Formats: sequence, C-alpha cells, structure tokens
Amino acid sequence: MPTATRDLLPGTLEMLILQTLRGGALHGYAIAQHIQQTSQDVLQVEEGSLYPALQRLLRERWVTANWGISARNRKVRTYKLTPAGRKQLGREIAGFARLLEGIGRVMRPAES
Amino acid sequence: MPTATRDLLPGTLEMLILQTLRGGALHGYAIAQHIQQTSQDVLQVEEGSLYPALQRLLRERWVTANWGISARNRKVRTYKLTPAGRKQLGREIAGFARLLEGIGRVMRPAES
DNA sequence: CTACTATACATAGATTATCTTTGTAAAGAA
DNA sequence: TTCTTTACAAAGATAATCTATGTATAGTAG
Repeated sequence: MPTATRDLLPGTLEMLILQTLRGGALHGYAIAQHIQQTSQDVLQVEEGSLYPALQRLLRERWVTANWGISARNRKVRTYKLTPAGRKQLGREIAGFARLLEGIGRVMRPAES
Repeated sequence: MPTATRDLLPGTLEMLILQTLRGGALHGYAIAQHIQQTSQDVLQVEEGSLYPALQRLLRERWVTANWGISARNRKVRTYKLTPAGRKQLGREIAGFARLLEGIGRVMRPAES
C-alpha cells in the first residue's frame, strides 16, 4: 500500500515540540497527543520519533524534565521549556519561515 | 560555527525539481542553479543531494534523461518531466500543503 | 603555456531524522 | 482475567541530505 502519507515534515518536530511547550509543561505522551489533535490528525508523532527528539532537546538544554504523576494517575516525565529553548524556538520559526519563503518562490514563480 | 542555516527543508527536494522541470527540460546543474536563483539564494542544492534525487526520479519514471550539449558547449544530461512525473508533482504539492496546514494549526493555535 | 575558475556529472561515506519494532509497566474497564 | 489505553524508552531499519572526493572540459587571466 503506497499512499505513503507522511506523518511529519522532516526537520520540524523539534519546533513543534518547543511550540507545544510554550503553552506550559507537558509530559511526552501528552505532547504527541497535543500535536496530533491540534493539527487535526494531519501530524502524527510516533513514539520512536518523539522520545529521541526529547532526548535531543534535553541534551541541548532547551527543555528540562521532571518525573511526576499525571492527571490519569500515571508515572510521567514532564518537560518544561527553558529560556534557551524559547530562544531556540524563535530561531527555528525564523529558519522555517525563511525556507518556506524560498520554497514559495520556486513553487509560485508567477508572483512578482 | 553553528548558525546551521539549512540548505533545504528535508522532503521537499523532489517536489522542487519536478516543479522546476514544469517550465521545460533542463540539465542537472541548471536545475540546481534555477532552484537557488529562484529562491533568491535561500535554497541551495548540493550536488550530493541533486544527483541522488535525480536518480530516484528516473527510477520512478517521473523524469527521463538524454545526453546532449549545453548552451555553454558542455556535455550535459537533460531531464524532462513525464506525464507520471506531472501527476506526482500534483500529489507532492497536495501532501506538502496538507502538512503545512497541520503545522500552521500547531504553530498558530490562536486562529479559529 | 599555465593556472585558475566555472561548468558538469557522479559516487562513497557520514550524518541525521524519522519510522518500525520491541520491551516494560500499570491503570481502568469489560 | 483479559483487553485497551496510557506512558516511557531503546534497538534497528530506512531514507534524505550533506561532505568529500573524483573525473573532465571550456573559457579566461596571466
């Protein structure tokens, strides 16, 4: 079965996670749910993509993590945006916008 | 030196090449130049990305290739969009637009 | 005549990101 | 007690891009 509808646009997951955490700290599973739901099921964050991405964000100190208990009474690791992470989010948004503009110029050459 | 400004948004190169060939057949090097120039130097197609991508497009029969001589009197391999390639371009544009909408909903949650 | 730059193709290898698969574990419902 | 959902995480496979390398020739500068 082809129809390989992509789950994500490669290179955007970290931006999506950081943006999600702007609204407040969340645990991993909830981050993935939020992205999927907010995107109206267009984006899906596989666990095998999510947790490595969170590890990268921790390594760069763009987020911090704490163990706790969720509203559903489950042991969870909650991630929180750091000031450096907030700056990084800004850079990622700018870089993404820049690339999108470039792509737009190639894809819509009719525009002035 | 960080500042790792990306050359491309991963997953978009084939779409950019197919779109470039909509305007007529071009040789590889000229495709890369066109993308770079049209994007106003935002996008840069490294040769190590370009030629493997062209091989993939050939394999899928989305383009055909012919050897010839360029306007600058160089031996060149010219690529031409096939009808299947044109259909694929449509699918890629639709898939990309879909992902962008999803990303937009996550990044701009304020919108209705 | 020589050196350099730009044009042009291509592959090999490294890196990175994502996806698939597998594993653990516990809460709550059937 | 079995199933589903929630929740974390690592291992391995796949895929796309980037870096480095190699070949070759046209044209220009010196």
